[in-house]
Amino acid sequence: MKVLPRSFYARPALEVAPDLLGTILCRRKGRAVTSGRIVEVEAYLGEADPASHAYRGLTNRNRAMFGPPGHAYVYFTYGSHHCMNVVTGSEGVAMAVLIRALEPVDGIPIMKRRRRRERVVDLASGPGKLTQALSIGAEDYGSDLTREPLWICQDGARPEVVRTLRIGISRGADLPYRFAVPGSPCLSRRIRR
DNA sequence: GTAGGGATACACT
DNA sequence: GTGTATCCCTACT
Repeated sequence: MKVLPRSFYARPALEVAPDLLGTILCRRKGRAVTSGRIVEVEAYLGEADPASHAYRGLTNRNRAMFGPPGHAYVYFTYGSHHCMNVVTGSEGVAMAVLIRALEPVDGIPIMKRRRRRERVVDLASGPGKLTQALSIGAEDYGSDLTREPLWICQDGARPEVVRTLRIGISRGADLPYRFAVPGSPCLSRRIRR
């Protein structure tokens, strides 16, 4: 298992997004380690992308997206959920990839407790669910993803990848910037083609 | 299908 | 400062 280096993230979001599929998002909280294989992501292209939080330029909320690549952009939405993005590109350019779903790998009993759900497919099959399962929140805003306590590594798996439309947004929803592993049971939605 | 929840951004005073 | 429309969603019916 190799931790993804900063150079992995220092590329356009549309290149990083498909390459993140099959990698493993890892989280340490005290002695508790939880992790999951990334099976669904979406690319957001920054100030040129009407669906991006960076569309209207730099604000206090989206500041992390304008920072160096390989850090987490975490935000709170709909009154109860955190979502986690990976900052890509270069400093000053607000590109990011939203992590939308994981297949649980380590610490499954811990995730079941945090989620209050028994079925493994209910633990991290959505952007708000996976942050709850891995206990990711505001304290992880801007966190460096090349080291603990929140990091992404790679074990050589190269899953099949399909590209589809983005989900859950009104503006820019017709852009095919969602990438998913078609065979996974842990996707947030079925793949439409 | 729809209720729920709270932060954010921006238009106004 | 207040008002309010919106939001990269989930859990339940």
